[in-house]
Amino acid sequence: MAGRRVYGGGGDDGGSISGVSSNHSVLLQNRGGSFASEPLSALFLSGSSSSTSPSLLGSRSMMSFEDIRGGNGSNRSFFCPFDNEDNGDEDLDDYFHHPEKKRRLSADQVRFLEKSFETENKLEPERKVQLAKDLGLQPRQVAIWFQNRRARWKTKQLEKDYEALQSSYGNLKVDYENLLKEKDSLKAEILVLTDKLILKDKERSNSVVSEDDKFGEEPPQNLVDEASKSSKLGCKQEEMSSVKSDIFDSDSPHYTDGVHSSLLDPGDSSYIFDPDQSDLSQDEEDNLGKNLLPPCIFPKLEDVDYSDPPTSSCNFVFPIDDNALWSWS
DNA sequence: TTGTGTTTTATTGCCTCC
DNA sequence: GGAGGCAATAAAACACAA
Repeated sequence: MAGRRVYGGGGDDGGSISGVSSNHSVLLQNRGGSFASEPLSALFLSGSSSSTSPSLLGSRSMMSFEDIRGGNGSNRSFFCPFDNEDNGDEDLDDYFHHPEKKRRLSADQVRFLEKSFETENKLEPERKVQLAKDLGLQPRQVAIWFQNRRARWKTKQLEKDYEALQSSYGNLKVDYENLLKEKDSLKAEILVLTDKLILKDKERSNSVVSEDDKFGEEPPQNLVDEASKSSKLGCKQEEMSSVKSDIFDSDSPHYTDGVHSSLLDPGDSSYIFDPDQSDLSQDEEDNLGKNLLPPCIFPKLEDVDYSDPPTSSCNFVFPIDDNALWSWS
């Protein structure tokens, strides 16, 4: 019986609503007006005949009176359509002249249902029956209304979510573009500073050599240290002239032709630029490599406070393990 | 008045839960 | 296996411009 629904049979749906293809449904109402479902018949018959419930069917409930009239053209069947409240001869006349009409719920009924939906958008059986009683509808109609209402709510919610996502995407895009600009300006600044540093280092190396020649004796230990540090910068003189940015020791395992070898080999345990922590795309990382800049000069994006526009971009330290040789302040 | 797009009511089939 | 929820869909009702 999967996929087939028998409305009302022993349940609380309150009778049949058979569609065009009514072979799937079981009509509960006999043409003579008796009901196949005992509890339902009790409910609806009492409702239509007593004063406790205004009506079992709202004046605007969908109904067919083909059945009521004993017609045979339609399988749609409903309970008595005549509403005690506001159905007079006018409505009766209306029904007889507009067979098979699908009736919309009245504004009041909808308001009532909306309120009920606001408090709880799911419908327990008792509540359904009570609402149906109050509104003069079939429980099945109440259930359908709630179902459709949930669907509408879901659609609206999806629209809202979509708009929220769209606006947050827009914000992120603006942020991203700003960061790109900032990155470019930082790169330019780094190039300038690197040039200066190389020049300075060159001068210092020359002065150490001339001092050495002048005295012809062992230099003081501090000068040796300085020279040693300088050489760590990769300042092979011949290379310095050709690759101005290649300031790192080409013998160092970390650098190959000015490119951080660890960048090329992420498997290397010394890979200091963890791809998982990188907010830069592979292209950007490649560009960094091509620019011969130590990749870790850029802070992780999440470490940057963007609420304050940076006044100086030079607060970063090259993470060179050899005695923290360089630092800007 | 009529054509057309939108909304509302209702059905059907499938799925999940108990 | 029955009950109920949901997605997809049909169709009536409604709104509105031409």
